[in-house]
Amino acid sequence: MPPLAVAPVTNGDLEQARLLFKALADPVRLEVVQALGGGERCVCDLTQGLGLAQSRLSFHLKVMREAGLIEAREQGRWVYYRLRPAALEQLQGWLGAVTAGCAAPAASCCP
Amino acid sequence: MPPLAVAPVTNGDLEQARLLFKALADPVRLEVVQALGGGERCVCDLTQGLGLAQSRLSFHLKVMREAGLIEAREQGRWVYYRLRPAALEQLQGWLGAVTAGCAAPAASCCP
DNA sequence: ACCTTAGATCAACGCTTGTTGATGCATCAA
DNA sequence: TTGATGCATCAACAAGCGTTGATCTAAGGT
Repeated sequence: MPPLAVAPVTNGDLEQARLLFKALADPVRLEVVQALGGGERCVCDLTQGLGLAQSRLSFHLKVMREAGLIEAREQGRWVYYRLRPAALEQLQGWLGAVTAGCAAPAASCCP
Repeated sequence: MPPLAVAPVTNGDLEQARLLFKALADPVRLEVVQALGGGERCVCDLTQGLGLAQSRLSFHLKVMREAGLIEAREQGRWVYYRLRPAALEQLQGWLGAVTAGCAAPAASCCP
């Protein structure tokens, strides 16, 4: 087989994308993302709004933060979280690039 | 807090998106997706091209198939896999919708 | 100075996922 | 029919992930 496909992204990019996808692959985190899709929110707001135990939410926020999906802003006693549009756009871009060529006919593999 | 955000998608859609994101949250599967981004491929082709044990690849293909990310076409002895563009586009759409409103200022939560 | 509240962190447990090697089932060639 | 090949599946194990309740720190209010 010829080089499966010229990698459209570096290994680092791919790993970054993997972290972002993983950060999105959980029901709690997906709900948080939807909530943040309406704008910045503080943690206490999310806790109540989604009906989650505090440490549970905190755990998921950390996963998302470390993946670069969201970022925090501290203000006195409270912490506000918001989505990082750059991250979402990166994924959209990658998905678009992959979709672009996926309709090619099968490379005939074996005799 | 007012209803965190009017859900832009149903619960079923969200669960479907979660499965797709999960199917993308693994290094092996991400490489497979990139390979299929170049067009349809048969399993033997992917096995060699990515240097994976046969049962390992088969496991990941199953995860992706059950998530609706890829689909198979059997031809005699061989099985060809390809991406399902509809799945990729669904994710792009969801990401776009979420990105759209995420720049809203913080809803002041607590006094 | 004391008490309360927001949020992060930790340890322990249980569940889910991924890996490996073996086995099973078709398909094709001889 | 026999043998080889492509792929799916299984059982067993290992590793990673999410939940819970407890503890810790910092910021405010009194």
